[in-house]
Amino acid sequence: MPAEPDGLPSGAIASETAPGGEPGYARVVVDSRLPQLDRLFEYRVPPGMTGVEPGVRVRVPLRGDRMTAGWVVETADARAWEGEVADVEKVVSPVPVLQPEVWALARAVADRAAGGAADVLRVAIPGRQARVEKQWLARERSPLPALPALAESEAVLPRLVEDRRRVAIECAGGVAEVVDLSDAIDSGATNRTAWVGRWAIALAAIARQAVERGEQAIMVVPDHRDQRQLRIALSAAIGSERVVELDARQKNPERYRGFLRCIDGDPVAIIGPRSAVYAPAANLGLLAIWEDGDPLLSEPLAPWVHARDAALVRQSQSGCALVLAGHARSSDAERLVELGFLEHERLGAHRVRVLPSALTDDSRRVPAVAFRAAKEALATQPVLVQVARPGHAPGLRCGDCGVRARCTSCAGPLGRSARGAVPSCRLCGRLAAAWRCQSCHGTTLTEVGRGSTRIAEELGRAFPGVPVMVADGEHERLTVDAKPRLVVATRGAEPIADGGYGAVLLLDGDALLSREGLRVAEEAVRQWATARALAADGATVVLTGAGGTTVTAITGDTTVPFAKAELAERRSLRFPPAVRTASVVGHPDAVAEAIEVLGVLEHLDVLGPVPAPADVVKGSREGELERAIARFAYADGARVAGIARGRVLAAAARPRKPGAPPRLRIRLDDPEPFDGL
DNA sequence: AGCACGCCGACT
DNA sequence: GTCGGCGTGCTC
Repeated sequence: MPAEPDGLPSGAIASETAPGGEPGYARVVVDSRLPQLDRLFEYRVPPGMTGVEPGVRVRVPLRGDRMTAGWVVETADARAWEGEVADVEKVVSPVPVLQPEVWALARAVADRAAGGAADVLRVAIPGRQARVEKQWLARERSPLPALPALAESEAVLPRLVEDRRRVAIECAGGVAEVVDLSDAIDSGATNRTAWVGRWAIALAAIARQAVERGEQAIMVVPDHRDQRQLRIALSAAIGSERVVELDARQKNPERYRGFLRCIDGDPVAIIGPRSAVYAPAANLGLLAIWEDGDPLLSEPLAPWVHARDAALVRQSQSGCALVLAGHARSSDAERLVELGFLEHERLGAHRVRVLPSALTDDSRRVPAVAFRAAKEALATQPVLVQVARPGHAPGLRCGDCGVRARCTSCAGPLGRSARGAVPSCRLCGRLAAAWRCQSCHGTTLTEVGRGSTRIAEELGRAFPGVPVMVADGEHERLTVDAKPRLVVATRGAEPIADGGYGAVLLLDGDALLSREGLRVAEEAVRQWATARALAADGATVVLTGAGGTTVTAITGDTTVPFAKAELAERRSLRFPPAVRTASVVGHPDAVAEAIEVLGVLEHLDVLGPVPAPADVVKGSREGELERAIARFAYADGARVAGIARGRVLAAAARPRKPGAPPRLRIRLDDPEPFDGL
């Protein structure tokens, strides 16, 4: 058996209460951000109070009569705490929203990330909706209808769930038509069809393996666009009654309704964004992460855990099957493959041809080969044009002296959102109506670069009579029909075309690769692979402005060698994911102390400390704080997290001015410091 | 966090 | 004598 990716501590919920009768004491995790309060507190269950059970929400006094929200983790007849014990004030709701598995997961994830369990629970458990809860408590459990007939295309990765396999899947692209039953209940419509990525159909077939065994499947997707495709594919594969959505975009009641359905324990597929990895599934057969390389899977709240890491912890606790899938292999997944922890799998085959094309000169924005491919395809099919930036002109310069035009209030770059529009700041959005150059006082502006709308205009002129559509953050489009048209989309905003695109033009490869950052090349390959996957079988994909290993990653039929090369390079440089990192930010004294204590570990090195950028910790002044980065081996993860937690705890006890930033903040595996490398 | 407890310098 | 400074400790 291969080694675990790293050491993972565990926790457990228990009930020491004799069956029948009310427990005497409850041990509660309180909903607090303070590291000092990240442990269980014992309370007495006052005589006459009922419903104090593991998992329920309670209100408890903490420090005098101030009330705090919390969750009961365990109950007991005998007290374990020697000191004074206060009474549980009330049971907020009878629903056991904190399932034992989720408590163990939150505890282990928090320990691994050197954070608080309550911070994880805040992500894991949605806010209570009293009305929804009432409906749920009064529900009638009706048996689920029989599974739909098995489609022949579903014969993929046999016994994945049954054998509890752990696999990294590289999915080839392409789209396919499925019967869309996903909202038939709402619309009453029947026999509608929708086009979804073949990846969604493959994942749905895998989820079916779990459901057939009477188990639950959790499938985490980066955004609602992927979630929609997966919902449609799952509805066809297992029936819409077995699809539970946990979408942060949903209204709160909807979200809570989905959450409660998980608790029922029915064999369903649970789909949702990064927080869905914590869904209260008690009989989990499968945990899948789609596009595990997508930065959206990184939780932007303390303790900043990536859904992939939470999934690894959860898999080790539950022993379920594990899938990390994507159109491109992430360097993180590749590390786990090379470690022997994940099997390598590949689904489908590319049915497109990819042509690299150098940028010959900037005035000919669309290279001849791309132009030809588009023209040919537009006879019968839509064509996708992927661009790097939205709007008209992403940058502006002074027409007289050439200095970059900047916002007068925040110094962000000025751009133009539409032809002839008033320049506006791309950071804060402020309009710069009467712009005047700071250095030469000139008033004319020249445009730098091309955004989606400008490229759309230019292509519209180049292909007269062809409709042009823009899809970006402002103009959201999920789908387009099969009619010939040009679809200009920013990366990540590409609509799915019925039948697939006849050609895909990946413009702006240079702009994508010119940024600095550890993951720039990997992220570019991922975004190209995502767009390539939207092409119809037999289509031509043209990649412009890229060079080196990124080109062969996308012209070949697998991205695995690219991921291997990326990982090998990171190993030689000691960069993540070859190593783990601890970003230590705070008062110079506290940072120095933390580094000193961490320094006892053998395979740990420290970069810095250097003055921290002011925006790293909000509320801090420039130069006030320092930052150091410690790099360490996965095997030392538990020890580093323990030390980090100890230092943060010690620093929290030190007095500081009200409103001042924390004296010490330690983030494990923070990607931010490496963005600029 | 936020508050009480406690031990040293200037005050009516 | 005692009022109040904020370093230290604690929250069941």
